[in-house]
Amino acid sequence: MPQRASDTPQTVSISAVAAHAGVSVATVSRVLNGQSVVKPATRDKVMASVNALGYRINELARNLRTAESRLLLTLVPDVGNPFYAEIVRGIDAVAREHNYFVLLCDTGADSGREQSYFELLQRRRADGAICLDPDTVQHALIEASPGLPWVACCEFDPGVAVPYVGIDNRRAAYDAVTHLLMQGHRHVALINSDETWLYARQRKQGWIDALTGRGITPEPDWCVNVAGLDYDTGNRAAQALMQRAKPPTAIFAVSDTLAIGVLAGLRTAGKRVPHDVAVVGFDNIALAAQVEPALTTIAQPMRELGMTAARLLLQRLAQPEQNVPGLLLAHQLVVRQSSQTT
Amino acid sequence: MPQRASDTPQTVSISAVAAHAGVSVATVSRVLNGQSVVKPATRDKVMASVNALGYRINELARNLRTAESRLLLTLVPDVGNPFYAEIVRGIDAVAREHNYFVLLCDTGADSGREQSYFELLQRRRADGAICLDPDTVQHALIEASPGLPWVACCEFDPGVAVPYVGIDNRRAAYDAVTHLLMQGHRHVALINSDETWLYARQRKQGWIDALTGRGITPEPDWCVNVAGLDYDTGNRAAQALMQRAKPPTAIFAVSDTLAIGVLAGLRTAGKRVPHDVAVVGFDNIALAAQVEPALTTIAQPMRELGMTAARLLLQRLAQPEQNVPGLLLAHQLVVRQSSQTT
DNA sequence: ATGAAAGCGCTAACAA
DNA sequence: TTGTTAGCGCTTTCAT
Repeated sequence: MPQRASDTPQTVSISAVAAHAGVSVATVSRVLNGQSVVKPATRDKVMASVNALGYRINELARNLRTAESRLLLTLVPDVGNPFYAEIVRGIDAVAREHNYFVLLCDTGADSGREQSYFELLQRRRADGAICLDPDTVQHALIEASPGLPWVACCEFDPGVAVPYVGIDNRRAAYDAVTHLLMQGHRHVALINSDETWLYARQRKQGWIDALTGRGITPEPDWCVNVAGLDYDTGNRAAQALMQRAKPPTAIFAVSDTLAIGVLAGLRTAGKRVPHDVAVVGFDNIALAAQVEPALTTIAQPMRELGMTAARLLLQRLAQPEQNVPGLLLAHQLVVRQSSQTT
Repeated sequence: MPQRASDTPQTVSISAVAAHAGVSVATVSRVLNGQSVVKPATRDKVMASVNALGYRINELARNLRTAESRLLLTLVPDVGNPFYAEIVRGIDAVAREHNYFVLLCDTGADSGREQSYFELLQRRRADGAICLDPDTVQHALIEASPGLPWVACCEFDPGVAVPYVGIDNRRAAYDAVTHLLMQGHRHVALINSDETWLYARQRKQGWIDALTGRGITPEPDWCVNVAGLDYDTGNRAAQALMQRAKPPTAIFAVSDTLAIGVLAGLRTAGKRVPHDVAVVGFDNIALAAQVEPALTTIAQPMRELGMTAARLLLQRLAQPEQNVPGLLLAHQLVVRQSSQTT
């Protein structure tokens, strides 16, 4: 005969409350779930027993019965990056509003880890997922397990049948580089991330379009691809760039964290910003306004991106059949000192 | 008669696998849980059926049966702060190693929210919790619901029977301020957070001890208390400090994020660091080495703090009766340009 | 307005 | 080595 699986001091169950209140478990359940059919007097009696016994609902049992975990999986390449951190907060805000909790998973943009976290969906530990990983990884997900309830945020392939929210990356990069060109720069370097990311390919295209649109042909070595987005990576990339025979007079980095590292790297290389080299970043994290010189950047509506992604997912969970559209939010160029030659 | 609670396309259950393989559910369960009693041939047969049917275990059911959620609650005042972000990563690493997931909750250091998240423990949605919130909040927790399985990280009251890990804050602050005094400073201001935090009170004590130890009596207005830890708060506090009749020649801020804001604020006030004002922070977040000038700070072993907290919690879950000790990890002064007068 | 009872899908004691 | 079976604690249908 089975016994208690846990050796926790005995926990009060719904039937204990029912016995104490002299009603059935069904009635207790109704009170607990706020069903209006219960007679006020009965409700009071039940609540009195709940308090007397210190009863707490066991959500493990409820979850099994209702077949939902009320957990939303969020797959993030790097939670330490302030950009992603802010998006996660947006997701969290909406999730909480709807009585969901967020299970945050740091994938390191690794396809294997991503895949293993996705298992959580199939094992019913999470009801749905929001994926911020490279579109290449997303493709693998769809191949391996189609039909799972998830949405894409920031990174997505419009050609794939997964709801998404993001910005127009090509256009945003175009705006950033054009701003630099209007300051008189002709040699604008691009510090880009790994091009397994769709956003990297799109921003590169924007950079190319802006340059060629002004009659400048970008040399292949004007573009540097780096492996991560941390400060130090940007720092080293900038120093390497400055040691070339023909160093650029302006640098566009595809992330503020990189750009802030670039500022440090230029300092080490003895370059003054913006006098010797202008710098533009991407994202507009809180720190961008605090560094010296303050960083010109493309503002992404991070919180909104997260909130929208969460809403799309909840919508998908509520109406699995209904087609959910892709959404693009507006970006904005924020000009600060790091790019002002005048 | 009850029906399926969810309208999900029918999901394959363990009994379907059992039927398909021609064995009992118990045998399937044994295979799934890697029990060695099963005959290899049987195991293969079962696995073949698992694959054929695309079966995935339903962890909702397992959780109910085994009476555990395998979720660890982590209560953080501000996930956006890089200091906490790094600790959370440490927690996450250990949790994953032991097949737990982390449920991250941003409390904003608010007692009410903290309390409501704590409910998750009583409702069995989480097996244990790690709390990084003010010791004042922790006290409230103990009053309201004693006996719950949790541990304290960074912030704790040694007098309370909850396992904890942290550093010697008084000593660390003492070291930081002493370093400043050895550079010849006599008027060292303290930018402190709200003193509902034990660490704030302890660091203040370290600041006082260092000053008085060198024959300096700190004036009350040398200490400024601020409400948050974000960059902008530090920025404004520094500017306010500089507008006084007798501005300090050195500033000790109890967090790197504040200190980085201070650097920006001093710049705005036309002060050069470290020439006019020296600055020391606390935590040694990644950014501290990248700002201009690079920030002198107290390094906390953030990742270790998180990992240790997680281990303490797991230990407590494994052996609820056993007394778990409080632990202090070592800090370290990291001297960079922001405090080097020479 | 309330109760009786059937499971949700799994684990584990016990029997064979 | 394997099968039978009793629950884990809850929600919900159906009957009253």
